[in-house]
This record gives sequence, C-alpha cells and structure tokens, in this order.
Amino acid sequence: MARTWTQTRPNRPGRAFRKVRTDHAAETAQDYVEAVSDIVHRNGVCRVKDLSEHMGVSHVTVSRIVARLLDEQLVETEPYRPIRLTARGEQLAAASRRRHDIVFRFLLSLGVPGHEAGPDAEGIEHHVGDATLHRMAEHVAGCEETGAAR
Amino acid sequence: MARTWTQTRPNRPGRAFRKVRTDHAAETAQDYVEAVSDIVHRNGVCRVKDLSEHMGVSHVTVSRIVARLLDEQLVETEPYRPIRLTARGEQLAAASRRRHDIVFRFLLSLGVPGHEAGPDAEGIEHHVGDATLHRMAEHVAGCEETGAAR
DNA sequence: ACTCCAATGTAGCACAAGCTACCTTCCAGT
DNA sequence: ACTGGAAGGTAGCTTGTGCTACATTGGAGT
Ligand SMILES: [Mn+2]
Ligand SMILES: [Mn+2]
Ligand SMILES: [Mn+2]
Ligand SMILES: [Mn+2]
Repeated sequence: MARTWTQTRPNRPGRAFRKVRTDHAAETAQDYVEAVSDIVHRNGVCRVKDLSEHMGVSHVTVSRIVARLLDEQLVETEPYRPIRLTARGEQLAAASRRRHDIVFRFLLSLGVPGHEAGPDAEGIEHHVGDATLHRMAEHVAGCEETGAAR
Repeated sequence: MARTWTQTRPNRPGRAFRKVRTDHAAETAQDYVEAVSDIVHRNGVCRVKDLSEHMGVSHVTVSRIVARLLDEQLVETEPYRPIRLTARGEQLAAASRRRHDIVFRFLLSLGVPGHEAGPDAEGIEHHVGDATLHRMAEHVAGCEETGAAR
C-alpha cells in the first residue's frame, strides 16, 4: 500500500501563502465599505465620483466593484444614484475602520512618521490576525498611558 | 480663469491606495525569489514542483510566474530544468529575506504566537516602508537586549 | 536499451481589477 | 422648459493569477 501521498495535507509555507491570498481577496471589499462610510459621514452621500477620487482609480473600476459589493449585499444603490451601506456593509465598515485605526495608531506609537504610517497601515491592516491585532492594541494603550509616541 | 481642476494632484487617500497596489505588484516576485533561494539552500536545486508545493498553487501557475521572472531577469532556467537565481534575483531574495525576518521577529517580540506570526509576516512584509522597517528592527533589538519576547 | 511515470509544458478557461473610448442620464442655471 | 456638461454606465481591451485537462519529456529502474 506504500502511499506516495505527494501532498495530502498542505505544508506550512503553503498555508501561509494561501492565507495571504484570501486576505487579498477580502481587501477590496473592506477598503470600499470603509470609504463609503467615511464619505457618507463627510458629504452626506457617497457617489461613484467620490469613491473614484478616494481610491485613486477610474470611475469604471469603481462602478464594477460597486456592482460586486451590491451582489455581496454590502451596499445598495440604483443607477445614477448615491451608494449607501447595508446593515452588513455597516458592520464590515465598522470592523475595518477599527482594525485600520489600531494598525495606524500602533505604527505611530512605534515612532513611524505619519506620512509613512498612513500608507503602510492601508496595506498592513489586511494581513493582521486576531492575536497580532490584540498585541498592537495593547502596545498602543501602553504607550498612551506613558506618554505619546516614542 | 476659475479652473475647476477636479483632480490635478492626487489626494491623500488616493496616494496611499496607489502605494498598496504597487506593493502588491511587487509581491509575487519577492516571494518567489525568496522561495527559490530557500529551496536551493535546502535541496541543492529548485524545481517547479518544489515551488508549487511551497507556494500552495498548481505547477501551471508556477511555470507561468517563472516565465515572468525569467523575463525580468530574476531567474534563469531552461524547459524541464531546475530554476536558479540570477545575480539580480539573489539580491532581491536577500533583501526580501531580510525584510521578512525583521517583520517576523518583530511580531514575535510583540508577543504574537509563532503560528500566527508566520502567516501575518508573509503578508505584512510587502507593505512595510523604510521608516517602519527601521522601527521594527529597533524594537526587536531592544527586546533582545532586555530578555526574549514579552 | 526500454519503458513508464512523475515532472513539466501548453491550451484554454475564470475572475479581479486596471484602463480608454464612447454613450446615456439628470440636474443646475439660464 | 431647455440644454450643456458633469456624472455615471457600457463595450472591450490588458495584465496577473488561479484552475483543469491534456501532451510531452527525461531519467530511474528494470
Ligand atoms: Mn482601511
Ligand atoms: Mn487597506
Ligand atoms: Mn516572504
Ligand atoms: Mn510574502
């Protein structure tokens, strides 16, 4: 019965890379619902144009992605109308913003200058597991009770 | 002269998201050259199969990506032959590994358990700017001179 | 020397996300 | 009420990365 079983259970590095890929797949939805939430709070409504400027992409890219979010019931809208978040969308936005803020404030508390912490946080946030997020939050809290960054 | 100038210079969030997108574009090359380097050190040679197992993807995906790395002069190989790194590939691999190690050890020094630090580092590494990397390295050094993680 | 099979290559598909070019809609200001 | 132009939709292309199915190759073992 030998069983060569070349690769029955996934190996360690393979698992890690798979996780990164699923994180990437979730990334767009998180950033967009967060953006919709921000823009609605700032402007009252969120239009395709607003998202296009916010994300730095063309309006075409935005409207295809909005169609996907509609599919996933994260937003609702009709043609030529503003975009609102569904309840699910609000939840995801809240969770994403919380994560984003923790990562951003953590980088600041590490001593990273704001102009670099912003862009770095935008990417890092999607790859931070629960344990890592907890540790970051604790670090931020620790630094704030002592005294500011550094 | 009014100048509506809807969007002449990119806005802040737009710049951040653009950076994330360029980071993602560089990600595959970095992970693959790092993998080739690791596998060569471990096995003597690196084959498509090794990469396929390491990355957790099919051999088809690997061989198309290897073709791209060949184009970018990061690796050299011929059909049905092992894959070696070029000088440029070695350089990129060394830089990537250094970055990867710093991020990983940083997470450990934060108190993140290894089984989560590994996968998280695999994603985070590509979004860490120079200032952030420096801060992480300093944090690791500080923790090591004191006493281990925590 | 042959043969078999694991490894590799190729064809062709899917899907996400980027773009330009072009068409349609709607509303603000006359 | 009209209408010009900004906003948004649509068509169709590109690139990157994933896949299955099938063809090819080369070397290990007889
Ligand atoms: Mn975010
Ligand atoms: Mn983000
Ligand atoms: Mn890596
Ligand atoms: Mn990686």
